[in-house]
Amino acid sequence: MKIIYMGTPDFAVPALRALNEGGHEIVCVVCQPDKPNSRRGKEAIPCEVKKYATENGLNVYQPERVSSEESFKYLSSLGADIVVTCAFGQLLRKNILEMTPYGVINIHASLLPKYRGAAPVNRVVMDGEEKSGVTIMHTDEGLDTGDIIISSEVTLGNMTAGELSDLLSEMGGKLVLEALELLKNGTAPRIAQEGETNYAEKISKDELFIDFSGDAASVANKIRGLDPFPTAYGVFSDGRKIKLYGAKYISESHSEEYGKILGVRDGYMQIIAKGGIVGISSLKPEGKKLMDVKAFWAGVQNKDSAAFVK
RNA sequence: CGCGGGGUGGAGCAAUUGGCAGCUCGUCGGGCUCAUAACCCGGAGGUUGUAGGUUCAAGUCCUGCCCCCGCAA
Repeated sequence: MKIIYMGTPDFAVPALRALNEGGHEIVCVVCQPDKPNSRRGKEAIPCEVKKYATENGLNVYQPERVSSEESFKYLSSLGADIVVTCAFGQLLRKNILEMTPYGVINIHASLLPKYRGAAPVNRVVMDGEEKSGVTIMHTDEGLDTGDIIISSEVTLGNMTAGELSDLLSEMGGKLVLEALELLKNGTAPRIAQEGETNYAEKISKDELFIDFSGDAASVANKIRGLDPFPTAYGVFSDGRKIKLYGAKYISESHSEEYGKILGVRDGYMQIIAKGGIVGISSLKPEGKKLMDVKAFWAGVQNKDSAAFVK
């Protein structure tokens, strides 16, 4: 099929690759405009989808607003059969939704109707869900409310949001090919969303701080759900903010104060929390690079009083 | 020209008013024989990011450059 692909971050790359290598014609790749310079002296960095598209000689288009008159005019002139979106970052209006014969389908990183919205991957892990998945669906004017074509499930285990994201994006690539096949044959199911729904809201900054007086298992889930982005952080005894990665819950009783760091064992830094211990595998102090906890611990001067505080 | 932190043996950190570059870990050699977030002894390993400047003396003070990271967008 002739496809217009809309997506921006790394999550959207595997699906684009799958389509490109899967015998489809990508007539245009639409992604968000390059972000302005991140830091002083640094140039704007193109998004991952743009990088892939450029490397593979695909036509890239980066409108401020896809649904604008101008964008619509251009995109509708391409004669595409269908629009495929994946983590694109802009809402589509009716003009785009009805632009092509097959309409718009979306790759969503959850088992709809649960976890609609912006941050399904993070939220699923933060909530300690046992399973999640990918859904291929028709896009309508609601927020992730369109009819479902197919979906695929995965069990989470102890995955971080980043690991789950990688897995789901690969699954999404395979699944979208299947969905297109079904659509082409006219045998695609069209299942209305029903059952329990909830929204995976965008993560706010206030949520990133970790308070170790909270429940240990929940704290570990939260850290993993924010890893590697936007990243949970704790405040160390000397006042430095420290980003935390790779958490796991360790069921072990203790009598020390919440936040107290016991040391490093089996590659995990052991931090006391309510009802157990939170293990951290790596971290990044302010102004420093990512390091494993063993390295960090080696540099801590006063190990006896090392702790995370409020 | 948005704001800020940082480059010191392989890793992570120290070093007071400029004055013999030290600590934890790792590593190597030896000991102990199961203390298991493992014990003891000994050793190797540094032109302190880079180019200049000030000084009797610079990791430390001044200037240029390179690289890394955080915040804000």
